Amino acid sequence: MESIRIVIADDHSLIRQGIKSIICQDQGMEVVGEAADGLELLQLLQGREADMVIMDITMPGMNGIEAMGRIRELYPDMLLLILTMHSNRQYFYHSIAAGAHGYLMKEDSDTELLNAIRTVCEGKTYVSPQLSQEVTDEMIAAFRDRQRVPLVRLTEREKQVLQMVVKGYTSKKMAEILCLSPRTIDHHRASLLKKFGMKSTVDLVKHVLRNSIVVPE
Amino acid sequence: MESIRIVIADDHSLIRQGIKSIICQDQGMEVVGEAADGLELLQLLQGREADMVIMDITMPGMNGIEAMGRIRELYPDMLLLILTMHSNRQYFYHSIAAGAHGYLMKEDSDTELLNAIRTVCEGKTYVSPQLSQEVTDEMIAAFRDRQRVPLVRLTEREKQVLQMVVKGYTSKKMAEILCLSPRTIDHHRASLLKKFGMKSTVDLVKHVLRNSIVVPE
DNA sequence: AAAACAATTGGGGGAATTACCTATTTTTGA
DNA sequence: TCAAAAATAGGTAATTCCCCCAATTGTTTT
Repeated sequence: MESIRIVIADDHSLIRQGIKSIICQDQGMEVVGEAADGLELLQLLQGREADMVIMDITMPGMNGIEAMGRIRELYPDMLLLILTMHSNRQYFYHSIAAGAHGYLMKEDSDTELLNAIRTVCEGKTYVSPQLSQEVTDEMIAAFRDRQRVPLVRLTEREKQVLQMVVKGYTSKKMAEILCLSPRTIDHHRASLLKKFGMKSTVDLVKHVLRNSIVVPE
Repeated sequence: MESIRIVIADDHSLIRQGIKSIICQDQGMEVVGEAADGLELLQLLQGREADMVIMDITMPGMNGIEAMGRIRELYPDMLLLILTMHSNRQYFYHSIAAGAHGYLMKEDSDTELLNAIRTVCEGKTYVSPQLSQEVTDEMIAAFRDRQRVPLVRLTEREKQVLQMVVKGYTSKKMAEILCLSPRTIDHHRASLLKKFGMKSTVDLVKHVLRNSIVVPE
């Protein structure tokens, strides 16, 4: 059982020291390098063999998100753990999209850091409980918002047409399917726009999809 | 400062006893009634004054989700805390949709119960950390699935135009904003349709939204 | 029974989008 | 440095979308 070789990237040397001292307490892991920004980190990785990078998002020069992208290309097996003070969910989403395996907050406890490292090493994803809570809260808020959308009463034809509009059909195609004049379809489409208070088909489709008024497929 | 009056609904008397004993340890809250199913709970609420209901989802007769719906109608200010052994996310989503203010797991610690009660009383939403983690993991999985969508490389202009197409702008409006000829906008729109293999704007918008290629708003 | 209303069916016209061309200038990558 | 790609823009035709309006049918209200 070899120990986990970790590289730390953070523009504050104090933070790097802190992380190092916590990691050193555990026999199963060691710090094999330090960098102050993304570019330095990439240079460091060329020389050293490492299993995991613990990095901040906001760094001068090349930021963490960009550096992660490069690392994913050059070393696909590298484990990436974000350790940041940003509870901003956008940062989190971007990190996940960029391929992060874990997202930890600097406010989290020391044991959480060791937890996160071990979890990520097992191939699982680690998310700071704090942020996890926020993501859930955001989901709940979106869920409740949906319940509040004013109810619009649609006729049978309008429902049929709306379904097909969302599928991307043209009025002509719908007219063929329903054996009607394209003009009739146009009328129903106009009604739909008016009833939902939308000014274009794009807005209509976005609205009904976001509010689950029609189910895609 | 009056104490929080709580009614417990669970079909297992043992669970009810457990909840009661935990709540009794806190001076700020008291149990003012117990019920073994949804119907019993509704009858109970007619007589007693209460601030909060702590209830399970699966109960004989009327289940928790249904009971919650009725309670929301009859007593809109009643606080609803779900305490269940189900980590199933569907139960969670249904509970939130039915108007639950908190969702706690029976596996959570005693102090979590007291935490949850206090959090809900403050008007906030409480979600069991365990479940919160699951919801986040599910979101990450969905996020990563989306990343698997074949990568389409867009130019800067195309990104700008796509952003505005999703906003529902017409080519003319986009041309004004970007100080370009509408023809140029049309060209970029055609490129976008071709690159993504879509045949209409509606399909394009659906595709990029579903796959988070652009972020709405 | 007459009036009012909603749903469905259409037409005409103008604006917007798409398709299929061409062409110049600038930027970028190998 | 040389070729490819991107950004710019024009032309034309076909299609599609969005707005005005009107006729028909059935239901509900007065």
